[in-house]
Amino acid sequence: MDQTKIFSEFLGRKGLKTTSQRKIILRAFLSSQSHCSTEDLYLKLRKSHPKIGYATVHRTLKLLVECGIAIEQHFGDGHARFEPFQFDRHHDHLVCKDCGLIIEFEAPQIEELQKMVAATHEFMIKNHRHELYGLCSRCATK
Amino acid sequence: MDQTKIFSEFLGRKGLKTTSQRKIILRAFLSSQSHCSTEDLYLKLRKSHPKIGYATVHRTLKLLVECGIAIEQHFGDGHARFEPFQFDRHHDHLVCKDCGLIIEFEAPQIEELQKMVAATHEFMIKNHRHELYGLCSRCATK
DNA sequence: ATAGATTTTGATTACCATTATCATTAATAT
DNA sequence: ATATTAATGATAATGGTAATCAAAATCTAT
Ligand SMILES: [Mn+2]
Ligand SMILES: [Mn+2]
Ligand SMILES: [Zn+2]
Ligand SMILES: [Zn+2]
Repeated sequence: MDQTKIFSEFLGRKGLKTTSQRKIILRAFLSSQSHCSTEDLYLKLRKSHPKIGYATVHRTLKLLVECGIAIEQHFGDGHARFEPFQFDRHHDHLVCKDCGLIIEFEAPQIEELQKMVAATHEFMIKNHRHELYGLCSRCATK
Repeated sequence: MDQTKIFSEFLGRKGLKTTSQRKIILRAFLSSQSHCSTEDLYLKLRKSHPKIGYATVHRTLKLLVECGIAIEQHFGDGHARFEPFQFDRHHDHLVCKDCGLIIEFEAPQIEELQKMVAATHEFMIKNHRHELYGLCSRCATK
């Protein structure tokens, strides 16, 4: 099932309305590069849909998170960032403190060890954050 | 070398002054329970030293981070939290979303795998965050 | 010890991302 | 088509953090 349908069904279930803005924002989010902030998306949309307000972009991104289409990330710069959620994959991030480059990595062994840590503490994990901050290869050598 | 000395030498090196407030705040920080927010420490200090202002507590905690006595953590509730830095140990955190309990864990194997991930991407790690969010055993069973 | 230079303090304000407000507009059900 | 309910977008409120600034404290050089 595609995300447009997931979103409209989610809205229907909650008694919310499928508006043109919501459809436009979803489309823009999915076609934007990942890890975009609310402002990134707002500015991008502004070119083609200058009537859409910042608040609507913000609220719609929150809805996308709520229905599982997007996930929210925080990389320490004070701006929430959003990326499409992939239910069949999971990745964490390397964040360059110099140029802001974000590299994604998958480390199944770490995920397994995480589960063991939680089990040791009888802790039920709902989600996690694992971010490595430092310098990307380009910034480290210049 | 004890932390009082580390702090005063740091202040001296930077041309900053060793004030009574800074000494008091350092002592209170070290004797407070870990993961305290600026407000936690401010309210605690208020009882014994009601003249010390919030801004001074905030600025001093930043200085403690700068000189390596404290590290700053963010567990998603919008309040920066501080804990003593232990140069010979490192731990990450389990955070209960229900009661706020913070459990510390050490996982050397994860740390090693982290280094391998970074090496794969020619990335130079400066620091990292690894937090598992969910329910502690008490909250999971009630 | 004293005076002058520099920094700190503490009250207050500014900042800024996020969230709430509310009158107007739009979507849905009948 | 109309009534009902929610959404929109401009704007204001919120709240943790950080900046401002006059008064006070510290430090240095005598
Ligand atoms: Mn990502
Ligand atoms: Mn800790
Ligand atoms: Zn870089
Ligand atoms: Zn709990």
